[in-house]
Amino acid sequence: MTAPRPFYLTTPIYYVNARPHLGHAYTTIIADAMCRYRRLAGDTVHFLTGTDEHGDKIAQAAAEAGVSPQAYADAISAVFRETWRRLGISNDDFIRTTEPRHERVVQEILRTLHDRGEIYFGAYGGLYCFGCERFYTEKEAVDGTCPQHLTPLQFLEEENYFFKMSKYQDWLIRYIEERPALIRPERYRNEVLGFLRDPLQDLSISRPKTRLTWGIPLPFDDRFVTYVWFDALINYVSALGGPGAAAYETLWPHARHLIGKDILKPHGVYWPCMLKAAGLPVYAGLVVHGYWNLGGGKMSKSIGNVVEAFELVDKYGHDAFRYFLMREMTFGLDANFSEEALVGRLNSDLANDLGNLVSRATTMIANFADGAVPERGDPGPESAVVRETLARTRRDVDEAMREFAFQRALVAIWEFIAIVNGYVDAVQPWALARDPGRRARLHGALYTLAESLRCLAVLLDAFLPEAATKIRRGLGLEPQGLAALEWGGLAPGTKVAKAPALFPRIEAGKAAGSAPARPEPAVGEKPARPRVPIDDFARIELRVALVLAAEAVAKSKRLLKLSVDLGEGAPRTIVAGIAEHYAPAELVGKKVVVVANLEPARLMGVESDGMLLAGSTDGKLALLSLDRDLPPGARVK
RNA sequence: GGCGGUGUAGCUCAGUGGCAGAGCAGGGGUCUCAUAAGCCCCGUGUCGGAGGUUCAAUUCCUCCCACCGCCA
Repeated sequence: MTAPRPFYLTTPIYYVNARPHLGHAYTTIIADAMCRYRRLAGDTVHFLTGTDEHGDKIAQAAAEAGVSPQAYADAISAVFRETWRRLGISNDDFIRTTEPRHERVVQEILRTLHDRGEIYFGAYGGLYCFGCERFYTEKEAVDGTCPQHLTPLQFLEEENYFFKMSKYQDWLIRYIEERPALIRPERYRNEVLGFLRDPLQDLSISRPKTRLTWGIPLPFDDRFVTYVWFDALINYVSALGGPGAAAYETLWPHARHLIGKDILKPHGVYWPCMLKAAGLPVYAGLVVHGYWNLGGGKMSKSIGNVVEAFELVDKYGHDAFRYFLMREMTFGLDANFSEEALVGRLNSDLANDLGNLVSRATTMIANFADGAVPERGDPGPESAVVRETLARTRRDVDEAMREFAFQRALVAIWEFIAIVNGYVDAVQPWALARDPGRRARLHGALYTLAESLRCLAVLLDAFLPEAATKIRRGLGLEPQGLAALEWGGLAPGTKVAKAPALFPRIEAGKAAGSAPARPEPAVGEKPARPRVPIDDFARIELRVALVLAAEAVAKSKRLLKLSVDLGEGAPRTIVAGIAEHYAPAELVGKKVVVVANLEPARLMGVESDGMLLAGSTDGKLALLSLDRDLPPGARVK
């Protein structure tokens, strides 16, 4: 047992000029998974995200919307906060750059740098575009016009404050070279070192208020406001209360920043220089991820499909979305996002492998062990590989998570799932159940399955929190940490609830937002009655039901209210329009066929949970029944 | 233009100086506990192209092509 280690993880603060999209969601979700994992490991975790709210673009957008910049920032920031709440993100703090606690620390650090002589006042001249509100170099300018607006650029000379970043170039190169793990994955470390092969320029850190008012005033010259990075980057420190604060002292030495590769330079170059100049320690780690490509094109805020991609969260569920993002991207590299790929992962990994395992395991415990975890019994020689794989998976997941390799962690967990599925087939509990002489073997098999589910719930908790919770609840357990991944922790006798489908399969045709085009019948051709794929039929759950009681529904000529047994423990109420054909008394004791997964409906004030199947032709009606006996609940297909 | 990355089975991608891999899709078989799910079996692909180093290169080097990124 090691003492709890502090773990401080940040996402970038998101600029409030756009609503949350896939890129924001990805960074935040993997940060969440990492923080949940570290908490399960017993670390003291602090997870920070927030919003970046100053700058021209915000002021402009607010003006267009006819509101104050603060009101505008309040609104969009609230959308981010609400989005993360909805996604179940477990952040401990949410910082906004317009908060006094942030502005105070920014000004403190600026004053420190100014006092130390790290900041000077200088003039900068160049070609300026008023549309972009930025300077262009001569090479960027196309015949003296702005490449964006195609309007003439004007020569503008402006006085500003500059941070003496150039003097830290050699120090930073050495600092990074001496710390191979500081910036990861390695490709991004190399890229930063690449930036540093060219001479580093000093950094402009202010804008005159004549041009930009929506920012934090410089503490030593209130004609200016702080510009971009000096405002934004400091959030990582200001959220801890700044140098000297208790949270800062304990957490800052363990800070890790998770970012997308688009903001590598500010985080890999500016920020360490700023910290060094201010006399503060550099962060412990910079962890960089790649982009999601959508439909071949690069994802960007200006393309609508990033929003659409994000909306699949609601369509397929939080866990499926999280799983896809973490499983599909090799950390650090770019990856492709498509609904088709998401559905593929959902069906094959989540529904077939995981969901089905939970389903078959809980069903067998319900059917063969009266719904309780049996004695440990004799798990058989086949169980050795299950226990061995669990130990290996635990190690592999831990190793992968140290490197933010979410994909590898999930692959390892799914290896365990596959082994447990294989165990079921190897020991065949249904066969053991038929042989009273092999009860110890049956109990051992079912115990092994229940215990595997318990361990899966622990392993999955950081990645698929909702599914893990469902599995855990099915076993009546409280959350457990990684330390609980020791075989045999589940107590015999624990009640096991038969779990509803964790991840229902998404059937073809239903998946895409655009339904597959149905061939139009040729002119003159009689339109054929559409054929139904077998998958569609499989979605309809038909079951044998035993009618326990029947009575007429008051004030209705046609309706009967039936109480039927579907083998579910509690009887169901089904209302059927058969009163003109059957007397209540003749139905009781009959076995009929019902649609068991129909959406409930209210008929004449009575809630009906299912539908009776009957055939009819003008005036005649006949209920479907069985020509041999089957127990209530038996599936009909 | 400079720097860097990528190019491996139908698809998505791992990987290594020594007979080329996984998942998915596809084909076949099998079980029936389960979400038409599980399990088993089936992969000769010029490892982008051309040269070179080496006993041996998909893996190292050079050049070229394609795509992508960063910088300018």
